[in-house]
Amino acid sequence: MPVTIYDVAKEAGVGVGTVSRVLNNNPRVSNETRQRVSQVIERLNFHPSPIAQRLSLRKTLSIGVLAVYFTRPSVVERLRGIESVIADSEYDLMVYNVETPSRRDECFRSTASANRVDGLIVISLAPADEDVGRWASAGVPVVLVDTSHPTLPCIIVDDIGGGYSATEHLIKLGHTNIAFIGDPIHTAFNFHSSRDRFEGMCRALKDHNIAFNPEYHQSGEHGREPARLLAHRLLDLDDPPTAIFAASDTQAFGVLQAAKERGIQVPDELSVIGYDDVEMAEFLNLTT
Amino acid sequence: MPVTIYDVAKEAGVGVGTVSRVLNNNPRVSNETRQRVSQVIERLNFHPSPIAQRLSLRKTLSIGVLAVYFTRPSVVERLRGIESVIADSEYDLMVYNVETPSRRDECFRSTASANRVDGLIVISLAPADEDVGRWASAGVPVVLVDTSHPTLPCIIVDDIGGGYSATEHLIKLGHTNIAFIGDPIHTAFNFHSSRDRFEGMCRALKDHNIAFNPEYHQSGEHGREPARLLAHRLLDLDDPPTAIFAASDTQAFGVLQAAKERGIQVPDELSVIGYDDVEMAEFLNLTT
DNA sequence: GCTAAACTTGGAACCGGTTCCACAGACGCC
DNA sequence: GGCGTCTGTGGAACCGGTTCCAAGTTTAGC
Repeated sequence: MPVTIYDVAKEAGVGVGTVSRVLNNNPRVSNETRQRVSQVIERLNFHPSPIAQRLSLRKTLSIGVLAVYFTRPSVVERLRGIESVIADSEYDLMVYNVETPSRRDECFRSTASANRVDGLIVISLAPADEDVGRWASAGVPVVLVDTSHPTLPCIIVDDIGGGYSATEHLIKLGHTNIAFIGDPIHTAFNFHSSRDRFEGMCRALKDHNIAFNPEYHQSGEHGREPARLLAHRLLDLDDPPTAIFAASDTQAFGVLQAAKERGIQVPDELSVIGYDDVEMAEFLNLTT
Repeated sequence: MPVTIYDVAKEAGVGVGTVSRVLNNNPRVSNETRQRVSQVIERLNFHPSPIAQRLSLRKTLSIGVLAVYFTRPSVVERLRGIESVIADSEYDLMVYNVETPSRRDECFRSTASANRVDGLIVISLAPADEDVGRWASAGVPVVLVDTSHPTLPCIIVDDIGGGYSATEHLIKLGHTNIAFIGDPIHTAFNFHSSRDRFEGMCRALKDHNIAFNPEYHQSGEHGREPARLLAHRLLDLDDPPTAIFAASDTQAFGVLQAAKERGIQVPDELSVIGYDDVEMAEFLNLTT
């Protein structure tokens, strides 16, 4: 049987309130009593039950993180940041990975009941007004990362600006035939980063009076292999692009692979630029 | 104020026991009552407090995962496997990342108190007898992955066999000057995978009557960059190896980088073999 | 020496569920 | 009609902490 606060109280000859005060460093305990109780705690190897504390304090002492595809490099890095902060606190980290819309809905719903998590971080998933309303009425504070909502605090990446910079870089290199490879316009989770990066690209082209050839816009499922096939499609065109902007490094790797398969030298014969700066990008000398 | 089971009981004109039985699909409730209670639950949007349930059931309904360097590709994949199983259950997943020995000790200790987690999965970290004893006396079931202990169930990789196979592959290609790049013998967490893979290599060499040149054993901090430097050191030898076995794909990438920097063609002039089969290995045509 | 204030302490109530026990009423059987 | 059994239900006790209130003790002030 595990040791409870009552066992400690009886053993030390004090009340449970006193033991609790010792545990919480409440100053309203005499030094003598504190010491005696501390010794008993030590001797019995007593550890207060986190669950009982949580019920009593009406806090869960845990933070939930809701991530999509948490194996993707960019998400892993974010998890690492979150974990490192939580590790230094008294909170626990609960991770929910989402790979399907139904799982997302389930997670959105289950985190919106009181006493589930004290706070929630949502990565890359766009919540609906309905979800936000549920969190609000359950009193769960939510922070969005990489996605936004008018009533919630959020940390977002300036994808339009990034797409603009990437494109401008290619333009400065002298390119005018610039193609784009990104995610599908409509993804299961309404990701908009790819779309926004493309939007930034269009603005840069427009600002430099470069017409965009609609054939140069290719989109497909996220991943290296789909991007490889799309790159081949681009390079098969009568008037192939001289530069390709990929909406993610993973996709840029697919482009590099296609170029290699065709014996096209990068960057001499084809410029490739990615997005995200994942760890492998440096290794592959990928501009990103 | 959140809705409790008492609110539901009062509103439905029944006792709390009955509401609890409805919630848990206990058959000892008449259909009529069940329906009435269900309607009230629906109308008040009642969700039972997980914390109160946990205290009452004396279960935490959560599984802890203790991982080292959880950003490493091999660990990420394991987390994904664990998460996918837990997602289909009523359990929550709590993640603890370890990057320092003190954090490890803290995690070992804190998970060993009752009512913290119902079960624990430890990845790559070797627990001491003392830790195992604490878990046992707290009644916490533990499963080890990629590490072992005589009294605990564990899932381990046959690193010696893998090292043997890798080396045999190189031998069959005709190599006799085979070098090894791995982690330091003594790491902060006593990782033995690198050491065991080397052990497998030695056995393979011995079985094929190939003498091992001690200069061909290089070890350093885990990572691409340290491995790159070690590879240069090997290639600077008077009698450089014709094949290099890296204890991980990450380190193999460093070898590939060094070869590229020297204009050495892989695999024509130098054979490189990695370990782990991380996603990028296929992309880089790395044998692994 | 008396009173008020400050300091300690014990313990009941509470957090919100689950479960066991007691009991009422329906039912079956002879 | 009497008795045993079964079904459905209410509610107290319990899980293991925290906190508030009351009360006892000490200290300070005059």
